[in-house]
Amino acid sequence: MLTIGYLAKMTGTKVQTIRYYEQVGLMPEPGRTDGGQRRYGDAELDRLSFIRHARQLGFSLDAIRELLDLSDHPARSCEEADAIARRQLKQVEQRMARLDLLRLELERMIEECSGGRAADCRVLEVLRDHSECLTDHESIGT
Amino acid sequence: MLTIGYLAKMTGTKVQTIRYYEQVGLMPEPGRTDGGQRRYGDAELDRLSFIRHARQLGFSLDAIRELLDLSDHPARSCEEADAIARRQLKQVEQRMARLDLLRLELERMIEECSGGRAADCRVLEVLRDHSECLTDHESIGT
DNA sequence: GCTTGAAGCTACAGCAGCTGTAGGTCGTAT
DNA sequence: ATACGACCTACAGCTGCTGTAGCTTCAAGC
Repeated sequence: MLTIGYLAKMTGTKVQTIRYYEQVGLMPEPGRTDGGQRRYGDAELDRLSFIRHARQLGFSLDAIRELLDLSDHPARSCEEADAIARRQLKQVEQRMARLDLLRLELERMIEECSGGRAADCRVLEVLRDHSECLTDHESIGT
Repeated sequence: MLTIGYLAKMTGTKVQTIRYYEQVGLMPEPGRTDGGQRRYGDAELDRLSFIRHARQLGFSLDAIRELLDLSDHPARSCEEADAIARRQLKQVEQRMARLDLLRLELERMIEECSGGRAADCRVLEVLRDHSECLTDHESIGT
């Protein structure tokens, strides 16, 4: 029987985060000792590892919920998992494309910085004058 | 005299967001009509454009506060603005490097997907088995 | 059996950076 | 005078945790 602290240590998760996952339904309600402390089995450790790995790959908790659901029903088609992963990949690619634009503009800004007074600073000037910029009106996706 | 709605439209910002910026001290408290509605001048429109552009470049509100402060004091050195921009650039580069790792792993996962039953799904399997993965234990920086 | 200290418990507030809602008021065109 | 869109305040909610306060439980050592 594993304590919450052991699961935390094994997966690099904070204890509170595990309780949070339970609260939002990603982790099951585990058994308890007479004193009310959570005790887990190996299945829960695996499940938590799965969740953490997926989080590291940038999957949202909702996406992970779907993936866990698929994982719990091995007879079902793999297509859905594939679709979720492809969606995630597309998002990653979009973020990278946006970041690349930002990188270019930041580099341009910095390169042109005269190092003089703020009045002549290209960094500030570029920010002030939107017209010479590459980016559109969308907010940056994190 | 410009209404809050006009500023919103001109800068692609939600009205509530402008009020939020005022609340957190990025935008000044503007004058009001007798009825209590906000009225702005051109300076505020410029300031808001500056903020939005910086947000699009991924600057945090705190960084923008610093940049605005520099912009308000044109006689000061440009070095600080340059440092802030360089910091931002470094963050962007780090995010891109991480995203690139994620992209590779996602591509690998998807490529190996058999298209069969979930039981054989590589996507799920890779998530289950952390040992074959490229990423470390840090959480993905957004 | 008793003590101690680490680890666990609940409940709740807070982070960034907004966004949405409810329930009301203002401004202006007709 | 009225209608209606734009505005107002106040507050809750989003994602995904993280931190705190104040308490209880567990396990090891004596």
